[in-house]
Amino acid sequence: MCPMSTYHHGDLRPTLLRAGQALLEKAGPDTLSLRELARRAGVSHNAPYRHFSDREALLAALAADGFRRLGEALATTSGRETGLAYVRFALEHPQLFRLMFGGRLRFSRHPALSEAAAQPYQALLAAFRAQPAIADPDKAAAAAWALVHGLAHLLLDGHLARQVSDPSAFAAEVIGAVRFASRAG
Amino acid sequence: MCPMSTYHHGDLRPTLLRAGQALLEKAGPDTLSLRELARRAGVSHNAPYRHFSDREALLAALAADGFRRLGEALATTSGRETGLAYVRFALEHPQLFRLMFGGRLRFSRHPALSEAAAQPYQALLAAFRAQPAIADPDKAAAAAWALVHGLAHLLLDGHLARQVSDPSAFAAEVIGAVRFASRAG
DNA sequence: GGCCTTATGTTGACGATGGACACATTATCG
DNA sequence: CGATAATGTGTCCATCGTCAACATAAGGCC
Repeated sequence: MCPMSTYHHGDLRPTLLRAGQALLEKAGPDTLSLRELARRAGVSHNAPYRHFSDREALLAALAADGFRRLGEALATTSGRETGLAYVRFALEHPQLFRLMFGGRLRFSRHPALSEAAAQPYQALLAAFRAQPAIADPDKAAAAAWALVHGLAHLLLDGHLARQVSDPSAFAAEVIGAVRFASRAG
Repeated sequence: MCPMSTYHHGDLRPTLLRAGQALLEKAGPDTLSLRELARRAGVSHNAPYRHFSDREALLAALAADGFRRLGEALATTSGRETGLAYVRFALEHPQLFRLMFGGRLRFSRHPALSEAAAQPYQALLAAFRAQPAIADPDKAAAAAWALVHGLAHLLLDGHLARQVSDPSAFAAEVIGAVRFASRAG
């Protein structure tokens, strides 16, 4: 006889992550609820706990995937374009960016997340160290990251909104307004 | 007869804000609960609603006060010191900073908050416009803000932690590594 | 094929929270 | 002194995260 073919979903973990990704951008990281996710996956409200020990674990998995995608988005770029791509990523996935960088997750509890988060910066560091003209590549890399990271946050939160009609173009100009201390002084 | 002298607290709103300020730094903006606040103020769990329409309204008031205090902290500084003071403020009040800039509040719903938030940037803009050597002061001001803002976020979230023992000193170096495009080119 | 172990879902419960509503108490001001 | 508004209280509800006990399915071993 036809077994209760839906008792075991069979593909729940990826389904939850996909649904989470979708719901995240609609609801934001704070109002994203495990139960709503379970509902959307057509499964009982406790099923997700078989795959994620915690609500935070689910969010951490979503964030880790976000860092992976961010890494991909940056990988095809170089120079100032990388900075622009960073800001664009944030503008295109605002809630995901907030999840990744909004201070909600305790990275120390999620090693996989920490590793995923560290990767993009390592690439950035390598790129700056390859430029012999820059005086202190490590500091410059940190400054570059901070610049685009802050820009992303400020644009997302609307703090620069008054003067900005095209955020992407604005970001390009702001990034262009910055120099890094060179060896020559 | 001795009246139930505590029926009307008499000073509830400021008390709630003070308690909120204290609890915020302990619990973070997400786990701060209205009920816990009411408990600490020795009042029923519904009393706060007479003074704040919403949980978000209470948070907005706390954030607005944060912006005011940030403005004060920056007012006594100038030049690169302002940037350093910005980062220091974030490091000293991490949860408050996250509340102010973590994307949890919908500024459009809280005009007083929006106004308070805009003030520090106006001061920064004015300072940059007063420097005739800088090519595009508005872009430079945005870049300066983005730089210290991103730096604050990254330091708070531990993304730069591997290389940083003294965050404040590190911030000073990073800020020092940046130049702004000048009129001369 | 039949059985046992383990992975996966389900049901039901608990405590906490934000919030709505009706009601009680106190201040204020005519 | 008495009406009216401001401020607190009590009760109630929906939602949520999480725990514990139970049900079902899948896969390996005989």
